[in-house]
Amino acid sequence: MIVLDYSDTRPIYEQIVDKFQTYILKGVLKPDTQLMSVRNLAMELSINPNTIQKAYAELERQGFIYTIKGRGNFVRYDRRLLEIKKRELIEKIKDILAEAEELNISKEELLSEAGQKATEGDLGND
Amino acid sequence: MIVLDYSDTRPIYEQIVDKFQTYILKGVLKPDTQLMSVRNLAMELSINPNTIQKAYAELERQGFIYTIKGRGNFVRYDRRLLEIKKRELIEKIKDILAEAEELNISKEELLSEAGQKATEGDLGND
Amino acid sequence: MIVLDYSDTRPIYEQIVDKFQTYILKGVLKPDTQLMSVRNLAMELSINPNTIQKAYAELERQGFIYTIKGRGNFVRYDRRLLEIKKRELIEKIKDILAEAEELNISKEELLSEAGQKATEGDLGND
Amino acid sequence: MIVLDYSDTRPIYEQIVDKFQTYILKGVLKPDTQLMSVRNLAMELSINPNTIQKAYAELERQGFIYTIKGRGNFVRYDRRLLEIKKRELIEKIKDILAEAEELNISKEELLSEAGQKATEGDLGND
DNA sequence: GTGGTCTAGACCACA
DNA sequence: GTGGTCTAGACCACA
Repeated sequence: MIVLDYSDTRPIYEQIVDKFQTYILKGVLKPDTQLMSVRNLAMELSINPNTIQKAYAELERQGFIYTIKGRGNFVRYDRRLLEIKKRELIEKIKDILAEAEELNISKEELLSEAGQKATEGDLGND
Repeated sequence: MIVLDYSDTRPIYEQIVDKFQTYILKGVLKPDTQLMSVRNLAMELSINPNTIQKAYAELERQGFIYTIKGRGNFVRYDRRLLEIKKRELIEKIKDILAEAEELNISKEELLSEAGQKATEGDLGND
Repeated sequence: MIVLDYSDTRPIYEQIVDKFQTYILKGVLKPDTQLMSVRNLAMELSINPNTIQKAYAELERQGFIYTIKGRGNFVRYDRRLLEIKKRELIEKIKDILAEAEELNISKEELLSEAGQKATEGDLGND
Repeated sequence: MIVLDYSDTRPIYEQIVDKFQTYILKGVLKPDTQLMSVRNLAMELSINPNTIQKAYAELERQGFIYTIKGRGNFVRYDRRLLEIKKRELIEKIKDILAEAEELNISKEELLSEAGQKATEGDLGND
């Protein structure tokens, strides 16, 4: 379910946070489902438990999961999370457009090229 | 001309690289203009010369400047650099759109909201 | 495994880069093998960790290794690297031949003399 | 007659040494011809006189020119210089072949590819 | 433990 | 003066 990409420059814990965010937002992980324990997931991914711990802590901070001491971590689905995520994505695009504008790159051209390619399905992740 | 943001999580040398990239791409720094010397810029920014050295080395590697030992660093403007930058921005937007798609967020809505806000000018932080 | 030559005019970090390139291309270092840590190699060679850091960063940039923060550096073998190296060697020979041509030195004679001697095995310094 | 290439990574004085070596070996500069004065050549090339000084000193050390104090620098052509140059070029090729051998790159293939391309006249200098 | 950044300061080649 | 390398050592994020 979780596959790490070591050629990705992002830290491992961040990749894990991202994966869980997506699964929760998409509904693949249903509300109140229990997540794998820190120890088990660490073993499965062959990484340091501290890394999973850090990822779960971050997910809890963001409101994606809740922790019950001694029992484990559970999905806390909240419709507002999707809205927040959407806002984030919009902000990111705005930042990119602002940068383009500063370099006198046509915003329309940029968006149309990005949109076209995106639709064609070659949305590679570097 | 260069202002460091210590609250920025990015390393100092990277901020410097970014600033010069922008100035060169925008044409604020004309081709063959000499950059401030490593030592002088370090003094002006109150940071260590090694940090400037690292930034300049990176800029040279990326083709934004050329270095003549014993003389200094000079702007090497190359139209292709702007094209490369544009490609990068497009890729970034594509990645964001891909993420949106995975979460079933409407691409059109995303782009229109980002575009509108961007036009209204409430973008820049930095 | 790595021996520094202080009489060599090339910088230390470059010698280290070269050695690793060769070991990786020859297959002495297998893909996904972990390299010695920055600190340990620095201690073994009695040089500063920053110098190893610089060498490893360059190797990563060139695609010979990949780095996982907090874990270490690993060999990323890629058949294309050998092809690139071959191209480089060919280019160097071409440059030499061009220089010979300009001085009206017979190319054939040059190559045959170089080839003979090379076969006789009186080549290696280093 | 002398054109500096700032995109060349070699130091300026070395480029100058190379140019003079070639002109002298080719006979473009005849024996006992006087070279431009340090000061004049420096002005013509818009570089520091120290640089010309260093280049001339190196040429004298190698036996390509001789200096008469108060009068100037003069070409000292010596047939043996061409032979020495040839030896140098052979040594360089031998080193490259040795490197190729270590990487199990076929020497014959390398030489034939370098030779072919060289003959076709696309002997670019990087 | 492991890599990445940064400082303070020295020394060298080159111009 | 100008860039390039290197040391000694600190501090941080990540695993």
